[in-house]
Amino acid sequence: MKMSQGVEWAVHTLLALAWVDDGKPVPTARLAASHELPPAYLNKQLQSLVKAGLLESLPGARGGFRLARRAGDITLMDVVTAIEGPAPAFQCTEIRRRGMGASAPDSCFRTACAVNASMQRAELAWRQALAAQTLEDVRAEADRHAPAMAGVARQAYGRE
Amino acid sequence: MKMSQGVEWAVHTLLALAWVDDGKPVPTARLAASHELPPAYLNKQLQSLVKAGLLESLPGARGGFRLARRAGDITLMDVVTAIEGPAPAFQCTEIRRRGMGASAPDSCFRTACAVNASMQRAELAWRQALAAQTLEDVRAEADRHAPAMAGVARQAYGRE
DNA sequence: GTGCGAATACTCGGATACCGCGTGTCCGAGTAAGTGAGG
DNA sequence: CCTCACTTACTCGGACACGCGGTATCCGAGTATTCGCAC
Repeated sequence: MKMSQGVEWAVHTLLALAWVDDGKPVPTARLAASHELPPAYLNKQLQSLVKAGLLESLPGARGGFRLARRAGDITLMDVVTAIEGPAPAFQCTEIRRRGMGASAPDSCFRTACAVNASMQRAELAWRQALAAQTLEDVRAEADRHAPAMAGVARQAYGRE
Repeated sequence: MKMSQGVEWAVHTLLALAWVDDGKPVPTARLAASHELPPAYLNKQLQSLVKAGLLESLPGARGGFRLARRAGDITLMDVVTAIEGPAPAFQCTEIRRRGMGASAPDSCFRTACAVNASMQRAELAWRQALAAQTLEDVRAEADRHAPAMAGVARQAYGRE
């Protein structure tokens, strides 16, 4: 039950791009340097964000990545799904049917597995909590506690 | 972000033990056979449940495992924590301090990382949803939809 | 018949291999910018 | 001076190794049962 490291990188990178805000793309090398991350691996993660429609990539010289939507339209759920994939954390393998379950009447399996249902309810709460928080919200909280960071980010990307 | 298979095994095994209910222990071999699971590996998982105080183990002949508490006092959160460990799924590595963060004033880092805070909020919702559901609740839901399973379980363990 | 002791069979518990997936890296395809010559 | 084609340098994108944690297994320590024997 460990979340991929890429999620943390992705959110921080998206946050930095939200701080820059202008339409100009930022190349992987700068994004990686701004958090001391391995550039090639960060690039791999960013490609997942492009496929998910969170980032736009511009090839060629002066290319790079920029937000594909407004920060308010990107939820943390979007980011987690983009990196981790859409599969639920708890995967029911229907072991209730195996072993002693094989000798139980079919009527026992008309409805979904109760164990799975309980776990999915909890997971739904998690997903809803993630979907309720946008990148804009995260930015607002960061700006409230550390208003200097937005300027630091813009400076790191040569914007001012 | 994939949960260990052992969680599913643990919940189903605890549920089966809740159906048996009498104080007599059930050995690993029977518990494994009742769901067609590898006995040795299931044993490993059950040991985690013993350490967490959810199960009692009785060594020697006619030994085995039995619930250490009432089913109503065992939450799904307890089970997940026992198998997966207490570490949070999202682990903040404070990458905000690295790279461009190093040139930011210390005042930026007085409060917790906003990214981490958001992820932890979502995770808390998940944990609360897990803690709100007890093994007794799962059993009640299973009995409602498949009332025959309790008897099947008792029979599988030679209880009647 | 009864009590005792040793042999026995069964169980948990931790130590030991295996393997898939996340982690990390590299190089090639493609594009925009820059440059120089020609009109 | 302006236009255009070529060169150049830079960027993304996917293909290629590595390492660690979950998966799976085995064997030894310990105990209740059981059997046999002596009284």
